[in-house]
Amino acid sequence: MEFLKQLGEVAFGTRLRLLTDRFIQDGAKIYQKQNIDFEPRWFTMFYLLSQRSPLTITEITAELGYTQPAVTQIANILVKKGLVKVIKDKTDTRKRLLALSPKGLDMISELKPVWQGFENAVKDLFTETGFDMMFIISKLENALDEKDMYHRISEKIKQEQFDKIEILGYKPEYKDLFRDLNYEWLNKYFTIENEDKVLLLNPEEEIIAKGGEVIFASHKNNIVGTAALLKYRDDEYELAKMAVTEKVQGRQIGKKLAEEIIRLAKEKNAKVLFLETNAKLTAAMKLYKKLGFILTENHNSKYARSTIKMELKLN
Amino acid sequence: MEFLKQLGEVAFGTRLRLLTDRFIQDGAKIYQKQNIDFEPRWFTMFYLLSQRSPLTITEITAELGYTQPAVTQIANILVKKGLVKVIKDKTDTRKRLLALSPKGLDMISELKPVWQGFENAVKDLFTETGFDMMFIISKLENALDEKDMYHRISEKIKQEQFDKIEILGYKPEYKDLFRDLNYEWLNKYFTIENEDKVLLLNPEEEIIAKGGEVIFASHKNNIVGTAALLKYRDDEYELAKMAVTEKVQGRQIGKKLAEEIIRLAKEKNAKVLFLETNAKLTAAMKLYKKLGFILTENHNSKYARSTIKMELKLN
DNA sequence: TTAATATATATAAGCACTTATATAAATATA
DNA sequence: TATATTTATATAAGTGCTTATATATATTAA
Repeated sequence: MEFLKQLGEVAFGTRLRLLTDRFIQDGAKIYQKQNIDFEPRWFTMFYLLSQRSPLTITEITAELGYTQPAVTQIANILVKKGLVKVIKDKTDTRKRLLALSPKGLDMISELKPVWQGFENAVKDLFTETGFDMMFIISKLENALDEKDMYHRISEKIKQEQFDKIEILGYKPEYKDLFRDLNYEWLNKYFTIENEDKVLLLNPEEEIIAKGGEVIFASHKNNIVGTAALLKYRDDEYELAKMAVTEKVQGRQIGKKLAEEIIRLAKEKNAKVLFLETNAKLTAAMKLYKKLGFILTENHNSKYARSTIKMELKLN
Repeated sequence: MEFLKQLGEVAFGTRLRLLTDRFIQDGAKIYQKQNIDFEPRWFTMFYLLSQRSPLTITEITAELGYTQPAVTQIANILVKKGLVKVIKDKTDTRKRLLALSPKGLDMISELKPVWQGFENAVKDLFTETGFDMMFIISKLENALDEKDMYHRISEKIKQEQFDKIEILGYKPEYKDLFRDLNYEWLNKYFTIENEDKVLLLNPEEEIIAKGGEVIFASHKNNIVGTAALLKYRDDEYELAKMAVTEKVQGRQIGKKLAEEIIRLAKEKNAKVLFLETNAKLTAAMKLYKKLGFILTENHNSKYARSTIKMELKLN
């Protein structure tokens, strides 16, 4: 067990399981020792029926946190043991109404001391350790009700991946990647126009020399995305040629690239950053809106594919 | 789930189980979503081997808290999946030395982000709820290591039963019970002597009228035990005729009876309370010692069965 | 050096759940 | 009023452990 303790939070689930086992298995031993033909897993259902009855399988399922087949199984065992009786519902013949049988009712007085003993032992354990575990477990349940582990972990992984993306400045050896990454999406959704070729084949002359920038996103030492900042006028720049290779899409790489382009535009004292896109690129549109770009009046574009123009005011 | 919450401490085990399930099942979904062929239950073993290897099945079992067959099963799966390789130990051919295979080593980099995400999510959850759950679970584990639930519950039940035993004074309608309860153990271990009959058939004349007492223990409205205080001299009394019916033995009823006899003796200003018994009645001997009775020099007794005399000084 | 005992692992069967699916009856809809 | 949908329960199969036991090898004791 030393190893599990060293592991810390990653092994929390495992340790929780081991703790649960210790609680439940010891419960079984107690009934055996007291010579009572009863098992821990029957408890919640049996107790529920002692408090409120008759109840249908479905009603019991709603209370106990088990699945319906589990409730059916336990109910069948209790019926077989003669502790629970079944009454057919008259108005709805599908329903089985369950209630404690006379034998079951008799058993309560035998069981009560065990339950009381268990309760007292658990209370003592909590006093001994100095924690109000009932409160703590409720808190954990509520937190998981609000957001389950799946979503918590997913978010964390996304965050990690986002943090791991590095933004790099232009280097001559990336020149071909700038072209290839853009050709990938242009070929997929549209066609490559002449205006594209001018920029994509000559980024050094056509973009950087004219006061713009070309940046890249690196993930695990691979260049997986790119974007360009084009100078249009002294205080007006364009975000263009943004591309993320398909297999790493959905990891916020586009966001990171766009944020860097905005930062660079501000650095150059741009007042306006605009972009052109097509309405069918919904994921891109969503990102631009999130970053604060708003639609502007229609425009004349160099590109056939361009249907939408958006801009972001910088100050 | 409302019902489970109302139940409080008795349902702690059940709620712990449900909580564990939520942790483990969400873990499985994450691997699936990330397209990694891995399961939560492989984690501890896989991680252990990534830290320390090669290890035998037995060594792994010692670290993980699983049983040996569980470790064998998981190991077999990992071998089948090609993540773990087996090396035969040369000096002991029974041993299977396990280590990560090249494929397993490769997988680590894929798995690490998931583990990191899990760890961060769990840490966040604990921060959010405001409890240092790693510390709390350690405390609970330690408490259960010291004394497990079985012993905790047993003790509580014993205590409850002890508390529920009522001591009653003599009533004429109990006269036959006084005789029968004593005949039960006399017949079992010895034989009934004449001296016994004198007292057991005439408690009112032979015990109470002479300044002694006869008391009874009642459990669930049944008389299950008895004991007598016999006046021997003005300041010397005898504890005798103590009997507890067999099927409720082991519930401290004898102790409760003896304590009451001691109290009565003190009330009568006795200086010494003695008793006679037989060395083969080990349970009784143990009780007397616990109550403070000490062995005295040998003696002449009215009873053939008496081999031992003990006394308790009162003040 | 042989027999008894201990150790390492495997196998079998069981348990307490789960998910997926089937079946039958009740209810809603066209 | 027939048909589709929903609801209540049952059944089947799978999972991830457990306990009990078997088997093979190693170690210890006679």
